[in-house]
Amino acid sequence: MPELPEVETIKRQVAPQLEAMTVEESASHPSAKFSQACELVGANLGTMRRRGKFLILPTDDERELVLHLGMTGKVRITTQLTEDKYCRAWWKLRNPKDQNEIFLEFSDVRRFGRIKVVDRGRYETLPTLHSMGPEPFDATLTADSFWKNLKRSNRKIKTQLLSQKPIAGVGNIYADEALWIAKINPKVTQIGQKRAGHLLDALKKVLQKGIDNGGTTLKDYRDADGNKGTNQRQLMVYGRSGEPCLLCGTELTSAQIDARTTTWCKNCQKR
DNA sequence: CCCAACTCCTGGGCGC
DNA sequence: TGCGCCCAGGAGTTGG
Repeated sequence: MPELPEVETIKRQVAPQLEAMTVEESASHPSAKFSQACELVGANLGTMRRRGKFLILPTDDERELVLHLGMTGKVRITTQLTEDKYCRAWWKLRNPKDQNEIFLEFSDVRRFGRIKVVDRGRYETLPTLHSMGPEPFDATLTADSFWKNLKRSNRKIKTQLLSQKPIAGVGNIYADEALWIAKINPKVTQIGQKRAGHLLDALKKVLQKGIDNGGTTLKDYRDADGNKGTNQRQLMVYGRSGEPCLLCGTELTSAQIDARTTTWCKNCQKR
C-alpha cells in the first residue's frame, strides 16, 4: 500500500525523466478510473510533484495529470511497452531535443488506483486531494497547528490520521508505527497539546525513515525500477499482532478501527 | 458542514 | 489438486 514514502520514492525516480517530454500517444483501460489518461495527448510535461499520496504532473497547457496508486498501483518508465495484463494506462513520450522515445506505464492489479486530468489546481473531482491537510515536512505544520486541527474532530485518532486532513500522506502502516512511538492509543478521540507534538514528531520520524529506506514492501509495493523497499525490516508494530511489544514484551493487540486493521500495545499505549 | 456505511477490486492464503 | 471463502484497505459516493 503506497503511502507517502513509497510515492515520494517513485516521484524522485521518474520526475527527471518526464520533464519536458511531449505526449505522443496514449491508451487506457476503459474504466472511468483510468480513461482520462488519453486526454493528455499533445501536451508537454512539466515537473512531477507529490501531494500526500497523489502524484501530480503539470502540463504546459495549464492542466495536470493526477495519479493515485491505490493499493497495488505501480509506475515505470520503459523504452518498449511492457506486456502486462494489469497495465491500466500508458503514455508514449518523445523528447523534443534528441527525439528519444520512452513509455510511462501505470500498472494496477486491483484497480484501486486512479488517473485524472484536471485544469491546474482544480481538484473538486478529487475530494481527498481537494481538502488535503499540510505536508508533514512543511514548515507551516507545527505541534500547535497540528493539535488545533486534531481538536476539531471527535473521531478516533487513528481515523483522523488516515483522513489526510490533519496531515497528508499517512496510511495504515505509518499511522500504527507513529502511534506506537508516541505511546498513544489508536482509539482515543482527544489528545493534549504536548502529546500532539510527540505524535507529530513520531509521524515525521517514521515517514522520513520510510523515505530513507526506499519505502515499505510487504507484498506488492515496488519502486519505479521494480525494486522492493527495505523499510519493512524496521516495522515495530504493523503486521506484528500477537508478537511481543519491542519495548515492554506485552503481546501486541489488533482490532478493526473503522474497517482498518490496527495493531498496538495495550501496555505502552494506554487509553 | 460532518460523519458512518458502503463500494470498488483481485491475488493469495487457508481449510477441507 | 481444487474449490469456496475471506482478507488486504485508500478514497469516492451516498444518505442522514
